[in-house]
Amino acid sequence: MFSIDYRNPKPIYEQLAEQIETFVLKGVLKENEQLPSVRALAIELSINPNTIQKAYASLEKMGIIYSVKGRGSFIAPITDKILEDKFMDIKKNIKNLIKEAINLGIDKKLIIKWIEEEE
Amino acid sequence: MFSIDYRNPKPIYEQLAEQIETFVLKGVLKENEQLPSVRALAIELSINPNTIQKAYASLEKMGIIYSVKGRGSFIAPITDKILEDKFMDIKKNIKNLIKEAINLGIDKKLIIKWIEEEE
DNA sequence: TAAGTGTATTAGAAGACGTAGTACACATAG
DNA sequence: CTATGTGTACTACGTCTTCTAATACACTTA
Repeated sequence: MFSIDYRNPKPIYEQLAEQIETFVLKGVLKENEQLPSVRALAIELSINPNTIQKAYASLEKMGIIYSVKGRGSFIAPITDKILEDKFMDIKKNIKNLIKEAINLGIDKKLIIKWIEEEE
Repeated sequence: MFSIDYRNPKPIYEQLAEQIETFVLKGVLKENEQLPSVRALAIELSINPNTIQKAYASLEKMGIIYSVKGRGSFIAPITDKILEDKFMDIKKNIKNLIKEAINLGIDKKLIIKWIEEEE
């Protein structure tokens, strides 16, 4: 289900959190579905339980999952706030890159072509 | 000329290198123009000379500047390779973000609108 | 009661970042 | 030639982040 790329300079806990977030936003992981336990996932991925815990903690802070002592960690319902936050984040990043591209003299038409190529 | 933002989590040497790169690509700094010496810029920005050296070294590796022992560091001519590298880099980043946006269900038309808003 | 959960804490290794100091090779102005 | 100003290299240190390791505790459930 999850995978870690050790050549990726991103911290392991961030890679994991991003994967889970993506699965949730795509609907692969559904509301109230149970995640692997900290210890089980640590064994499966051959990494330290604390690293899993760190990923889960950051997801919980973002409202993507919720954890219950003694029971486990579960997918939280996707709220409008989560979607809105994500939307604004992507918008900001795209706009910054477009600014940079325009500074470099790249034609807007070309950027639009890149968009139309996708999917 | 150059400025460092200590609230920015990016390393100082990266901030400096990016600023110089931007100035070169924009034509603010021109071919063969001399950069401040490692020591002078260190004093001006109140940071360690080694940090300036690290920024200059990375720029030299990218072909943005060239350094001559005993003389100083200078802006290199902008080669097609530099522009091509930069172009491919931005293209890759934009395409990745667009993929993410589409995954999130953002309409392509909206992204195109963001482009047309710029400048 | 036992096993499986999340959570907290402390400790350490490793690497990145930045500072500090020193040294050396080279170019140029005097 | 000398002095000064260059780039460059090196070691050492402190701090921070990441990750591992080990342990402990509270809670839930079979």
